Amino acid sequence: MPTTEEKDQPRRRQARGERRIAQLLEAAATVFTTTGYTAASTNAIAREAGVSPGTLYQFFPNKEAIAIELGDRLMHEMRETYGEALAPVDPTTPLEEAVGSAVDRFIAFNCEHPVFFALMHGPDIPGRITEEHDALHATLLSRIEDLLSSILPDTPPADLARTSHMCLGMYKAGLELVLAHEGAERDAYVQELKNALIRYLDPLVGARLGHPDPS
Amino acid sequence: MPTTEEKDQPRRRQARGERRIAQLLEAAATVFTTTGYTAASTNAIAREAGVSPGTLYQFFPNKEAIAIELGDRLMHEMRETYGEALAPVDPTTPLEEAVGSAVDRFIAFNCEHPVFFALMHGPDIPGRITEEHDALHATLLSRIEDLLSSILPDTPPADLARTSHMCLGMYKAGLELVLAHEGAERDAYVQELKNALIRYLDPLVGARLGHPDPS
Amino acid sequence: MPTTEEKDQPRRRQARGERRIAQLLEAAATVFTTTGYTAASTNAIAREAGVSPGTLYQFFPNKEAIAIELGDRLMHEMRETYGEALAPVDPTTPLEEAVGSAVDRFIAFNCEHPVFFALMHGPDIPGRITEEHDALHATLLSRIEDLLSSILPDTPPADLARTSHMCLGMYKAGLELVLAHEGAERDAYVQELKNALIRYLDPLVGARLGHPDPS
Amino acid sequence: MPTTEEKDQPRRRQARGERRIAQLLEAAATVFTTTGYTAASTNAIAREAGVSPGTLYQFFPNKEAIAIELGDRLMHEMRETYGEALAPVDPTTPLEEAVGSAVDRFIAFNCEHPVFFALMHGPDIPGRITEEHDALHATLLSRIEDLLSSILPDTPPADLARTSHMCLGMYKAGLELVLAHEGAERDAYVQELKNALIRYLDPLVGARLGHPDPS
DNA sequence: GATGAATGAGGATTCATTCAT
DNA sequence: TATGAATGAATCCTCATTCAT
Repeated sequence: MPTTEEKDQPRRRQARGERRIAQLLEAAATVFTTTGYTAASTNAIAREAGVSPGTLYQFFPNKEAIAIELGDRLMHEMRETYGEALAPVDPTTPLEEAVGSAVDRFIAFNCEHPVFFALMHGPDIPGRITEEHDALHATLLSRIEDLLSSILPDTPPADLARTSHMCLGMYKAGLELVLAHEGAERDAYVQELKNALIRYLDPLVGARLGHPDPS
Repeated sequence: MPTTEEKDQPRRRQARGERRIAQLLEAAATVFTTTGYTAASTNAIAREAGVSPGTLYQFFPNKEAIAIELGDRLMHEMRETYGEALAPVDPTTPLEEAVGSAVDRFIAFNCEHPVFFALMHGPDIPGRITEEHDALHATLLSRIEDLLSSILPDTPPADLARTSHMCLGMYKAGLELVLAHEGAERDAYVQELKNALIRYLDPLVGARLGHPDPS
Repeated sequence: MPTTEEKDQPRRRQARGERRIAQLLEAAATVFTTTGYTAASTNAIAREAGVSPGTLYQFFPNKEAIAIELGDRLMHEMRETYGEALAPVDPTTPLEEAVGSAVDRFIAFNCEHPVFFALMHGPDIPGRITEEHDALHATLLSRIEDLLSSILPDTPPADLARTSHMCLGMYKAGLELVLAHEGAERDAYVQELKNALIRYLDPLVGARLGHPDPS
Repeated sequence: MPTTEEKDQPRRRQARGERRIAQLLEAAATVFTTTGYTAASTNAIAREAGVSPGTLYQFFPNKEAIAIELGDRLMHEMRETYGEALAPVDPTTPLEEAVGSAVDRFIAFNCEHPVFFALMHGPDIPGRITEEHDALHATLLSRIEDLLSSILPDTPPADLARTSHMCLGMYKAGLELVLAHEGAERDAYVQELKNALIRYLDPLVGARLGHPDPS
């Protein structure tokens, strides 16, 4: 049957390319994690992937494109793994639980994908915002905004944005600390991060969300 | 009299050397701020300072040494300008005030010395902690620890360290946001940062420090 | 009947091949014109043709072969379009007319086929004469020689060759100027080119060719 | 005496640089001549000069800068060697003599400096005019314009420009032929070039310049 | 001290060409 | 045939660092 032929042939070819891309992204993840985004070289990535520099450029036009694709896949996997459910379905979930589970998932994801951290920090000149950094950032931000808007429904958008930015900043700062420690100490930092976020958000939540009326 | 000669010559040389060093550090500050630490090149620093690369290497053995010295001077100037008084003299100062003034001073210092931010972020690989990054970090950390230990006297050292780390992380995250905005929005972020820190620390403080008993 | 199969299959293949070749040559023409011969890349040609690099190499062993074939077809088309009639049928045609019409046709052909210019100039190292450049050159040269020998019948071959080379050189130089201008200015350059050629050749022609005796 | 010291020290340093620059330009001349401008690589130039690539880039920011400097020096030397005297001092000089001597000098200069040719042709896409090509071109053009305006005083500027362009084109075309031959054949081409130019210009000159009235 | 020339390995990227499918 | 992945040497250019002067 020519059907299988005609369908499988191209599929296999594409498959090889897909495999290479995956392999290159994996290598890039390793290199970015090891040396940081700025210091990472395309040659090093190619070497790590066991291919020639030319091969890398057959799939990516430059370093940033790699980072962008890597970021995209990361975000995609995040969504696959944890669903859109960073936002709690039930708005009566207590803040502790909402934040706690979000942080836990965030941390877990990061430990599985250490590149995430490297990509989020990028070349780190306050002004220069690179695309991939920005893409990751924006995606995370909007997810946080979603979550927050569900538990802070009456907040004006500008405040919501600011609060989201703050939460993301705290997340990132906390993550750095978490990753820098191990074992019990790491757990303690996870708890601190949760505390910081919960306490920061608590006054904004008001009496809704199952909190006893403070009066 | 040879005495004056022997004394003045070296003195003058040292003075010239000091000037050179200051000049180089200023140039380095500019370049680090503009391009970020990793991307900054020693040649660019020398050029910015108006000297030859060779001259730079007469005073600093390598790029990192420049960053370290720059960090040291920065910390020194911080102490000069604001004294040891990040720690409140009066332990009865309300938390709002203590945090508020510390944040204000921290932000002000950063706006005057934009390198600070660049140095604090450094090449940013969670594992690789470079010396100069570390020095700055450690200094800041110990100042924060001092401050916190004065308002949280009964806290065990390990908890204190963790809390200090968290505060520094939040500071840095907040600073990034503050620097990324201008005018009223910047002020709003300053306030958010204060809020976050105050709320994070508040439960740890207890009834001391002039807080009305919550009961 | 297997006859049709055996005949049609190859025929179809050849037909397909011819189409591919034409397609590739057209693409090559575009790329050579746009970027120049030296800077043109085989990958770019393949891309422009909408085929893979491998396909290109199935029909041409290398870049030069493409240029050679392109030049051949160009010369062939020139002959098709304008006949062998660069040489005037009637040797009594006045020089002005002969040169004028030859130049006009030459210019017209070039404007229709801008590659021509790119191919004629080639990598341009006085010594290194590449094959395709040479082929074009030689063909043009012999046509000019034909033309000239018809109007300068008694000239020794060495002189004829030299004169032909000069005419071709002037042609090329003039063409460059013509192509570099537009509208009235272009026309003016066309006229200048004609003038230059006519005046150059005029003394060689003598009283033959319908020129009034200068005495 | 410190005077000599203070003056000689910097002079010697600059001298080393100057020597390197001269050496690099010589190497560039060789490489440009051998491989053509487009195909010439900076690494090849450095290798030819016996220095590392980095050294080359200490003196020239890129390949074009080398070509520009080379062109400038070439033009400068042309002026040094032959003075401003491409333009005949005496306007009564017969055309034959004026053109003849100009061509002779032009050819002689080119034979001494074969790069000249390579630089004048450049990357050869009719549109793309590179700076160094242009600079050379413009300089030559203006010299020719000077010469022509002295022997064609009543010509409108637009015509003069066109005529100059034509002459330069013919020069270049002729030069190519001259360089492609040797011995007697070369001389014959030199004569042909002179003929072509003289005949092209003659009708424009009119009765001035010592020509017998044609009537 | 100061200069600036020199280095050479390494950066990103391209390209003619080959090869497995 | 056709594909497109693969190559690897070569491109231009940069940079931390050294060294003769």
